[in-house]
Amino acid sequence: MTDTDLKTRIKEVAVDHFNRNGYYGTTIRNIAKDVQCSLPMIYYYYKNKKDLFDEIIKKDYFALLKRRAEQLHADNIIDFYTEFVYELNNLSSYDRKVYRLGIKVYLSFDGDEELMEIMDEWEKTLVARHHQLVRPHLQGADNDVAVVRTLIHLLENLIESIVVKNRFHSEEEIREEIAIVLRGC
Amino acid sequence: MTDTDLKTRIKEVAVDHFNRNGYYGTTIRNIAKDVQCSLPMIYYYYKNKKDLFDEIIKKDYFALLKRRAEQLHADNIIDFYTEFVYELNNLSSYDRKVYRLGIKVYLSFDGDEELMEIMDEWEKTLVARHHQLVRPHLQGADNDVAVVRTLIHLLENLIESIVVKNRFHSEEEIREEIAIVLRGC
DNA sequence: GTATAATACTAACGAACGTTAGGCGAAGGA
DNA sequence: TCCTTCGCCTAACGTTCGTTAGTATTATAC
Repeated sequence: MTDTDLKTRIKEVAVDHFNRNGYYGTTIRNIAKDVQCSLPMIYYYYKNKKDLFDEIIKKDYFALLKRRAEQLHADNIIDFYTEFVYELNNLSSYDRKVYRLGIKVYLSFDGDEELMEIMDEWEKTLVARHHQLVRPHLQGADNDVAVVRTLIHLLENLIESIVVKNRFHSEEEIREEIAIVLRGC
Repeated sequence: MTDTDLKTRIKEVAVDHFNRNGYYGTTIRNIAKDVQCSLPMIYYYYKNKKDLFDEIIKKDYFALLKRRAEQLHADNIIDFYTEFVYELNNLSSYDRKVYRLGIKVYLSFDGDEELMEIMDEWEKTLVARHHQLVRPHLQGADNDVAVVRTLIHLLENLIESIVVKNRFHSEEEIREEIAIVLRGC
């Protein structure tokens, strides 16, 4: 096993533990036990516990968000959002845990102020992007701002249901709900 | 200060700490410090840490949900849900923290399996109640099941935004969004 | 072959944790 | 008046925590 291999395995186990027990409920000892390595090896690859947690959010979580944003390619707006949500069902086990941990931090249920601020910044750019995407399809509607707001609320809750509560939603279900909000299109 | 007074103060501080730092991040010592009482006093009123946490969820959280469900009285369906969500802005500081902690458990970000099961039971009765309330107003619609589902997703996310993320939503904002989903009414 | 760096370990540090033993003073009924 | 109960405390129990000092093993470079 190479060094990077062990470093990756440590992070995989850490994501699992942080998810299950939170930052304070996770111990370096338990991570080491599950990785089947000695305790100081974790300090060999990561400065400390906080550094390990932060790297998961700052690197892996945002890399996942960016990767997902890039691989979209539907031209119809309802198809676009349907695919965006439905593809969450096919997330790898690791990605799903990273996503879940990210949402936990986004809701300030874990992590610190610094991470929260990064999340807020991302959210702002995301809301702006949704407006750009949807509003051209809602020309003439007097409540277009409210529609985008409603859509974002729906999307957030669908994402949470799949990623956090681990529930399955079929493609038709998702499309139906998005179509209800975007009925004007 | 009477005995019940101290017991209440302990729980108030505990709610605050559990909210801010989670179950494992909260220590009996820090609670005692904020309450300005000695450490064993907490064991005088509560069996142990888990007992204190469980009582907040089992008693206070569900009492809050029931209280909110009872005091509703709008006859128009859109007014009804608008009021239901908007009134969250006027929650007392303590109730808001209890609600937030409840949502944290509901999303299995804290607490244990037992509490989660109680939450799941409540959710089932809630979903059934929403169907009963909304479907009479959607007679003839072929997608009534999807509309109720969409409405629940919207409500959940609005509640989360107010209670968890501590954001303000005006009555008009809320009414606008609910009306978009219930456009058929 | 020998020095250097990277990878891994055992063992321990001090601090903080949940919890409890045991005692103190005031209040109230006998 | 004595004795029990209640509300409250100081002090400590044993355990676990994050973290590090110090050392062994291996691979690479010269």
